[in-house]
Amino acid sequence: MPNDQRVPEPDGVGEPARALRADAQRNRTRILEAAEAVFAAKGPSASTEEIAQKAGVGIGTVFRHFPTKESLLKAITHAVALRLAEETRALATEGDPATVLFTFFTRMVEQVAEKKTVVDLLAQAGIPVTVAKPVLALREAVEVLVAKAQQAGAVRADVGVPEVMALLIGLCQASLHTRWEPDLRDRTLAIVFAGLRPAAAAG
Amino acid sequence: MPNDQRVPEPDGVGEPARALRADAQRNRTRILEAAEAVFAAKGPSASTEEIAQKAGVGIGTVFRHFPTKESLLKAITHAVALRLAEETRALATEGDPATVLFTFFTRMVEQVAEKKTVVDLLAQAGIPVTVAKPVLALREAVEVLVAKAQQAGAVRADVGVPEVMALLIGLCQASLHTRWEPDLRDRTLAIVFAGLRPAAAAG
Amino acid sequence: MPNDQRVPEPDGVGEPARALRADAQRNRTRILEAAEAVFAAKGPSASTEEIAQKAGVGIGTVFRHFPTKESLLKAITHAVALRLAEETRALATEGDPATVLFTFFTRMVEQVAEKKTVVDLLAQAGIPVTVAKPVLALREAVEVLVAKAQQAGAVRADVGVPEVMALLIGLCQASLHTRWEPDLRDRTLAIVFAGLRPAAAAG
Amino acid sequence: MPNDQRVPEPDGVGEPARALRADAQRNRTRILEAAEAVFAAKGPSASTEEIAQKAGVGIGTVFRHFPTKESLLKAITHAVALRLAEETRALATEGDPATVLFTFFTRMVEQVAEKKTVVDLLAQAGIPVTVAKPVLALREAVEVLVAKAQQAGAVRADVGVPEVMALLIGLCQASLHTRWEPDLRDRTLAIVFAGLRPAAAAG
DNA sequence: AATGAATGAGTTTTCATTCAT
DNA sequence: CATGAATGAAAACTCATTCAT
Repeated sequence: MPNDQRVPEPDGVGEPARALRADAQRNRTRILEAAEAVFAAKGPSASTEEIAQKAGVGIGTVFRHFPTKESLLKAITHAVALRLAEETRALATEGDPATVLFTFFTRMVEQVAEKKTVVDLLAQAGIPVTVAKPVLALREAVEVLVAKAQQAGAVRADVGVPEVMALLIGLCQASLHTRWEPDLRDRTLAIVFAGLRPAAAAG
Repeated sequence: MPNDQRVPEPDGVGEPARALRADAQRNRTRILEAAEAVFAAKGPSASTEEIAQKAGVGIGTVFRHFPTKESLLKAITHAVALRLAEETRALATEGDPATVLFTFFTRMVEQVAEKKTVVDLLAQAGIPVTVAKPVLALREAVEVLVAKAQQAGAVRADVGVPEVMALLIGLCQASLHTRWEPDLRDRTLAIVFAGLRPAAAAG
Repeated sequence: MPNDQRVPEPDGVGEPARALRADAQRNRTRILEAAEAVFAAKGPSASTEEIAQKAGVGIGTVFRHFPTKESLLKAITHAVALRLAEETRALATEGDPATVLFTFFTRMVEQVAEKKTVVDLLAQAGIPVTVAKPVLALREAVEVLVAKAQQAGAVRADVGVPEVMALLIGLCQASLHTRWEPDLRDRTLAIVFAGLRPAAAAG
Repeated sequence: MPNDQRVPEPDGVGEPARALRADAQRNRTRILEAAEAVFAAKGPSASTEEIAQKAGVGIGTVFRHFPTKESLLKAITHAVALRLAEETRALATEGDPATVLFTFFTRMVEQVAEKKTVVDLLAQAGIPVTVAKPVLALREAVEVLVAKAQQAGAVRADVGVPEVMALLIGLCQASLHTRWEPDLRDRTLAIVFAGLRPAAAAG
C-alpha cells in the first residue's frame, strides 16, 4: 500500500528502479544525509519536517522520495550498510590477517561515537533472517575477516560469526551510551580481544 | 519492595517526599509496573494513555503521580536501578567469589531479553558523573563483585570497573537487539569471560 | 443541581443557612480570602486547586463550601460588595457632603490597584437588573453619596446614579490595567470631578 | 486591509516575514477574524478548536499560523491596534478639530460594546513601556487628536495624553461590562467631556 | 467535616501524510 | 517534480468535580 504499484521494488527502500532526473537524485541524496544526521542526533522519533528543513527541501519532496517515514528509516540503514560493507571489504584485502579483525572492531567502535545509525544497523545484522541485502553484505564482509583471522591463528577456531557480530553490536551500543574516553575504549576492547585469542596467545 | 520510605529522593523522580495514602501507593506501584512493561515493549514513545489503561487507572492519575512523561521515564529507571542493585548486593554475599561476577553477567543478559528498560538504565551507569543515586548504587554493587572476583583470582587484576560496566552494557544492549538463542548467548559470554580471566587461567 | 437540596439558599452563594462549626467557619473565611487574592492575581481562570493550597485546606474542603467554582466566584463578589457597601455607608455619615463623593471615588480607585475583584464587582453593579442583594446594597450606598453631593451643590443636579456608577467602574478598570502612578491617577480623577461639578463651580 | 506586507514585524506575532501563498494568506485572515469574534464573545479562555471551526479550517492550520494560543491572542491585539490606529489617523485629518477627540471617544466606546478585544488592547496602550509597535501607533494617533483639540480650544491645555488614554480605557471597559443603553452612554461621556473642556467653555 | 487521590472530559500541541498551487 | 499549506488523528497535559479514606 505505501509502495507505488507501477514501479515494483523488492523491498521498497532500495534505489529507485528508474533513473532519476539529476535534480531529483541530488535531492534524494541530500535527504538521506540530512535524515542520517537528524536521526543520529535525536533518535527515530525526530520529525520528518526537521529532516526536510535540514535537507533544504520541502516536506512534500521527502514524502515523494520516501512514501513513509519508516521507508526513510530503512533506506538509511541500507545506505549505511552498503557503505560499511564496502569499507570492510577493503579492509579485508589489506593488512595483516592476524590483526585486521581487531582493527575493524576498533574502527567501528570509534565511528559509532558520532554515528548513532550504525548501531541500529548492526543490531539488524545480528538477526540473520529476513534481512535485506545490504545488511547481509556487511555480515558477509565480517565473515571474511573472521575467517582470515582464524587462519592466521589470531582468533580461536571455535568462535563463530554470530558471536562476533554480537560482540561488535554490544560494543558499539555501549560506545554510544558511554562516551568512552579513548583509554577506556581501548581497555574494554582489549578484554574482548583477549577473549577471542587462542588460549596460548592470550596475555 | 521497590517502595521504601527510608530513602528520600531529592531529585523529584524517586519516591515522593511524604508517605502516600495506601491507595495512592498502590496506584503508584501499578503505574510503574505498567510503564515498565509498556516501555519495554514499545520503547519510550509508547503513549501515556496506554500505560494508564494497563495500570487500570485514569490518565489523570498517571499525571498526578508523574507530572511529565519524562518524569515517569526517569522514575522507572530509578526503580529498576534500585531493584537491580538490591539483587546484585544479595548475589555478592552468596556463592563462590570466583564465579559470582560471571553469574551476574549471565543473569543480567538473560533478564534484558524481556526488560528493555534495564538496558537504558545500565547505559546511564556507564556515565559515572551527575548520575542519580539509585544508579550509582548499582555501580557500587558491581564494584564489590569485581573486587571479590579479583581476590579469588578469577578476574585479571588490571581490569577496572569502568570496562566491566562497559562490557555489561554492551552485552545487554546486544542481547536486546539480537534475541539470542541461549546457545549464542552462552558462547558470546564465554568469549568475554575468557577475556576477563588471567592469562594462565584462560582456555 | 449544583445546590444542596436540603438547605435552600436564595441565590446559592450567600452565607450558609445554618451556623457552621467553628472550624468550618474559619475554613470558609480562609478560602474566601485565598480566592480573592488568587483571582485578583490571575483572573477567573485560576485553578481551584491553587486556591485550596493558598487557603491551606484540601481541595475537597473548597468544594464542600462552594459546590461549584462559579459559586465561589459569586461568593467573593458578594463578600466584597458587602464590605464596600459598609465602608461607603460609613463614609456617607461622616465628613463634608460636598466632597464625600469625590473622596469615595478616590479611595475606590486606590483600592483597585491591589484588589482586582472590586472591579468585577462594580461591573455587576452597573447592571441594575437581576442583581443579588449585596451588590444592590453597594449601589444604594452610592446613591446616598450622590444625593448628598448634589444637595451640597458639589455635583450637577442632572447627573444620575447610573452614570456615576459607570464612571466609577471605568476608572477602576482603567486603574487596574494602567498601574497609575499617583500623579496620573489624581489628574485623571480631577478631569472626571470637573465634569461632575456644576458649570459655575468648574475650574 | 489588516494585512500589509510593508510593515515587517520583528516580534513574531505580526505579519509573517515572507509573503504567504494566496490560500495561506486567506486562511490567516479568516483565523484572525474568527479568533477576534470568538475571543470577544467568550474571553481569552475560549478554545482554539472553536476558532478553527468558525474559521472553517482544521485545528492544525491554526497552529501552523500561530504556534501557541498566546501568540494568536497577541496577533489579534496587534491587528486590532493597527486597524484602530488607522481609523484614528483618518479621523484626525477630517472634520472639526474642536470635536474630533470627542467623536473619537464616542466611536470607540460604541465599538467596544461588540468588540471585547478593543478593550484589552487599549489597556495595553495605557502602559507606555515595552509595548509593541502597533499599540504605540495607536497611542501616537491619539496624541495628535489631543493636540488638535487643545489648539482649537476644545480641551484644556493642562490635560495630558496619559490621562486621556486612562479615561478612554476606563470608559471602554465600563462600556463592556455595563451594556449601556445609548442614553446612559451619552450622559456618561458628556460628563467626561465637560471635564475635559476649559472652564469657560463648560456647561 | 476534612482530606487529597482518582477521574475523565476538554484543551493544547505535534506530526505523518495528503493535496492544491 | 517540487513546494509547503492543510489536515486530523493522536499524544500530552489540565482541571473541575467526585468519592473513598
